[in-house]
Amino acid sequence: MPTQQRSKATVEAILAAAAQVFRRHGYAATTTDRIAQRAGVSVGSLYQYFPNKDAILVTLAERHIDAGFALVRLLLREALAETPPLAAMLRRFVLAMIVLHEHEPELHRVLFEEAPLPSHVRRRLRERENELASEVSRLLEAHPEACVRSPDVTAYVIVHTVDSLVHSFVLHPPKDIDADMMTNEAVRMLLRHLTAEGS
Amino acid sequence: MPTQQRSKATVEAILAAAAQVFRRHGYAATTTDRIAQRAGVSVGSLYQYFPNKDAILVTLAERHIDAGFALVRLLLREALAETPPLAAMLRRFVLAMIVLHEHEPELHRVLFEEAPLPSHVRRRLRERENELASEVSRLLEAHPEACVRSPDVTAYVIVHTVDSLVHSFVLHPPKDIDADMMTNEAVRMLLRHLTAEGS
DNA sequence: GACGAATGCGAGGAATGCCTCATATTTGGA
DNA sequence: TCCAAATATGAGGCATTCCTCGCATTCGTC
Repeated sequence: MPTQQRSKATVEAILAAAAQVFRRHGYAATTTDRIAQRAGVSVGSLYQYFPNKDAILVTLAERHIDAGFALVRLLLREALAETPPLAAMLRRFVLAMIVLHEHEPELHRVLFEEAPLPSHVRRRLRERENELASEVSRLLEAHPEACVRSPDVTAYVIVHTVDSLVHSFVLHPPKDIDADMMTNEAVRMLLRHLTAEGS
Repeated sequence: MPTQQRSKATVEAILAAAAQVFRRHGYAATTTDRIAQRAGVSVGSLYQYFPNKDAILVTLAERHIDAGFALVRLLLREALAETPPLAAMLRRFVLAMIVLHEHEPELHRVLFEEAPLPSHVRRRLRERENELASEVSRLLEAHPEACVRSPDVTAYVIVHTVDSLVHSFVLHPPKDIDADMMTNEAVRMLLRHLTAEGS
């Protein structure tokens, strides 16, 4: 619907403002009027481009999801081409996930922990995770060091372990444990699991 | 405030109804009127015992948290007394977490993924997790088979790995992977990590 | 510069849901 | 039995927020 340059700018302004307001005030306290005000446009304009408040949330979430997974997938593709040592690969994967979560963590928290994302968005998120798991699975089958019985299950466990570990760690950082320690520990654990004899 | 038997029953009825309504309709679509109706009491009675809608949510969440962690802690105490083989212990731990999450999963999802739990409740949840991690840490130090460099970090990783893995698995079960496969995989991974030489 | 299409405006209608309060009923003890 | 305290009731006030709609402004084009 937005064809002129001006209207695209409006849409972007609305999304940027929405990101700020959601981040600062949480889901419930975010009103369309506030978003419009912060964006420097009127509510009318907002409703020209988004049918309702949740549509803005959904757009933000989908962008976040897609950008994030695109990044990680890119990284995996590189890994598949280069075939670096398994340890290095795992470390890169964990670090990528950390970068992903450290980008706008508070917005991330509101989007994925607090807001009532409609089920199709949650489904999309899970689909992306599963795609990622598939790629990891292929990577495991191809890698000479890796030695796994059922790559699918192993890949699922790896992806979800890293994802949720990093998620917890970045969004609710425990004192006494820094990112390096956590990364090392996780990498060591995964490495041992992937290279153990007899599986 | 509730002193007579009758009022205690009212409070319980409200909580039970709230659990049902939150589970069925999600956080946003849950109204105090609906809760009262379902509980078979009037809104006025509801507001006699809870200052607002979120207070009901908080009570439910705290009960859920406390009951859950009490169960797992009990299990850990047993383990500490008996000192069973590490593999058996890990398996029991994972299974306990699954049981925990399989009890009212949809309510669990609404409470912890969708509802805007006030920060003190989230903090309490993290505190409980950390307490759990401490106990696991002590358990690791005491267990003859376990061989870990920094029990605190390892315990943190174990607790969060299992918790979030099970959380994802139970709340969003992937097809192609059943609970047994997941459990086995997780237990194997943790076991290798804990018993590997040189750490 | 003039005209139609695209975009922007913002006061206010409409709906919703939280919560109060004046009143009614029940309970337990004296 | 009777009374004061405890408990229960539910219509409706109040505040909030979502969203519409009629009109103003700007843009691109001829």
